[in-house]
Amino acid sequence: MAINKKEEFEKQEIELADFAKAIGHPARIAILKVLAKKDVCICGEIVEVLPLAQSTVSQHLRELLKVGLITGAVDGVKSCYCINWITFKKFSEKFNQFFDKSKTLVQNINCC
Amino acid sequence: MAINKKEEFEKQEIELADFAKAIGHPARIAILKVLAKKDVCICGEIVEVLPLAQSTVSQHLRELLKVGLITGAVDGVKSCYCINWITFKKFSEKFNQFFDKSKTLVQNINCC
DNA sequence: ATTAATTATCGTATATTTGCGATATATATT
DNA sequence: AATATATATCGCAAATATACGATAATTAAT
Repeated sequence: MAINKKEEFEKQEIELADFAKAIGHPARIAILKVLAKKDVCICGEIVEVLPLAQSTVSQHLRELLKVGLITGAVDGVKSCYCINWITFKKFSEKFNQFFDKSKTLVQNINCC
Repeated sequence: MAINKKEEFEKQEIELADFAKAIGHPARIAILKVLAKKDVCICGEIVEVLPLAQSTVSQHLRELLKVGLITGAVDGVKSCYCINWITFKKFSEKFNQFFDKSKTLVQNINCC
């Protein structure tokens, strides 16, 4: 049991879900928040503002990298990260495309 | 080890993460998609379009209910569900508020 | 009151995620 | 070359999520 049925869904659905999953953790939200605050890359300093061990933060960074929400580059002994706004926009558009009714409708016209 | 450090984060961060997590699964995206297609509640018929067992679909529905992305009501022997556009809009706004730079910036001006 | 139909919940197995310490890797400095 | 510093990776334990079958609960129809 508990075989992964992920591939049974549509590609678009999986893609959108993967994005959402990537930002579906407070630590990763916090990381993105820190990166979004500045317009330039952040080299180091990310670990310090999070209540997590260095290795754990590194793991979260890797997950954000995986879906392309951030980019990373090595600068000497430090690693620099910054938000990839392009991917971010793509996600935002995908999201709105799926659920574009949320813009116009402000009230449920349903039975429940 | 592996104690949950969720509560160490800001309330806003947790809230946003919970929303994202809720839509962070293709099955739940698919459910929302089905509900978004129609303007009225859907009573039954959700299980049929998903490649999952009835009990699993029920679990996913419960998670969407938990964060308020859908509403549910019993109608006779059937259960009706529909999207809660209000919550949906709230999530969308929260998301854009956090990362509102993604609208204006289309290119990274960073080092990486 | 029984029966049928639909959905929810429970129990359980497996998969994945989270988190840490220890260690490896890479670069800068001495 | 040796050392210091910063980050990544590995290995592991615990927590959470996923998925199902079995069963309970609820309502409609007979």
